[in-house]
Amino acid sequence: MVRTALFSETDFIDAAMALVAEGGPNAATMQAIARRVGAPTGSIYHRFDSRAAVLGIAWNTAYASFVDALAPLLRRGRPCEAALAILPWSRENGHRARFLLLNEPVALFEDNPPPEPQRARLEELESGFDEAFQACVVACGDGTADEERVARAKFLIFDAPIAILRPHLSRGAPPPPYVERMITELHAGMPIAASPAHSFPMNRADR
Amino acid sequence: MVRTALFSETDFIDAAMALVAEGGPNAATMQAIARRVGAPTGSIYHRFDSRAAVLGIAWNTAYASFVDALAPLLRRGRPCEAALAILPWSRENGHRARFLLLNEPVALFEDNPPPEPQRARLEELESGFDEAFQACVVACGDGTADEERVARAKFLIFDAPIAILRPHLSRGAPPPPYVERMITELHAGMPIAASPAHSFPMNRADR
DNA sequence: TGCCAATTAGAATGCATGTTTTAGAACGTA
DNA sequence: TACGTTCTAAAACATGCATTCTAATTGGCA
Repeated sequence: MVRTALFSETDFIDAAMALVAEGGPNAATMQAIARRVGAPTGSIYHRFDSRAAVLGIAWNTAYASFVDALAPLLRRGRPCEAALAILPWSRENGHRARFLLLNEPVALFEDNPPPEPQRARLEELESGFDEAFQACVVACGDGTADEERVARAKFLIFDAPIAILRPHLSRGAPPPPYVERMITELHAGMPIAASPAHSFPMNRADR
Repeated sequence: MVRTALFSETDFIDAAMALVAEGGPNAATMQAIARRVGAPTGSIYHRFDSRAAVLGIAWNTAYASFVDALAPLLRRGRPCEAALAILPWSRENGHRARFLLLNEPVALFEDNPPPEPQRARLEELESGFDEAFQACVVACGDGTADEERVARAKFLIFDAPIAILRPHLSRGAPPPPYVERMITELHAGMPIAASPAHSFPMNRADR
């Protein structure tokens, strides 16, 4: 190496994440990323093969951080704690959280799927996380993990907390305290293993 | 009128909805819409001002149908029934449902906001629906509609059912029966008006 | 000191796509 | 039957963006 680099790889990754977090996937044009860093667009291509690679690496970075925060709790069979752990994680990971939780990978990558190394890395992360998740489902039930059980767990641990969090993430505002209350109450009222009472035909009316 | 039209306005609207439902927002290019209908792209511009107008009208159409299905139940103060009504509605409105429920308007319209007439129409629909929603929140509580109450109701009536439905909408498969069970149980276990037990500091542990 | 690979710098290229234009066909009416 | 308006048809245009190219700069090392 003979010339000292003015910009680092993570400069570009962070800029891409911030742009997507603030303005959606197609706000992160190569020119916008470069402009945010203060570099020419050509410099991005010295470090990354393509835009898809930049976004892929950004996604894997954010996802790995998310997995680190939740997987240990899942492995210990603590669904409610895992769901609640999303709150401090997103508080401590501003742009990362908005990038990861506000965007669906399918919308981000459908037009330009990330190249092989990133694909493989993501699959690795996902299978590791799924292992932890399955362990949690089994631990919380009678040992089985049928389709309904898995769907309930996914909802309780990921989809519901994220849905509750979404309006505040969108506004870029810190989540108010009642968010924690909602998640706690949700898990208390609707366990992963359906309570026997609800296995019978509906005998209760909300009217 | 002197020449009979080969294609109708709704042909193009439906094609746009189907394309977005199947492949996300940027699958609905003007050429793709035209190709699906079997018309030249120019014909679209005879009926609509722009791509934004096409998507705007499509959105308003789907949203109006959704409002028709849910608003009456909300006005009568039936949150659980309203949440459950999303299921038959989405079953009966294949492309419409996937178009409306699988896409966030912000992602669909951020780059090209729909022109004035569609904007105004949407605002009209939204304010009417919000009125019904607020009535429901008030009816289900002690007469107040504070921020937390509203957030809980939004989650219970819209976000949670849609999150539960999402995987099946994405696959294009009919939702299995346990989806109905999950929504019913969710509303039973976590009412809009927080149960007094949960107003106290957490006294229960999930561990 | 002078060389050279790594890096910056920014213009050039090519492609996808929304929109416009121009030409021609259809059909009710006079 | 000829006209005028509405529509089809397809090519042309404009723009934004990812990617590539060419040149200039830097600073450790022979």
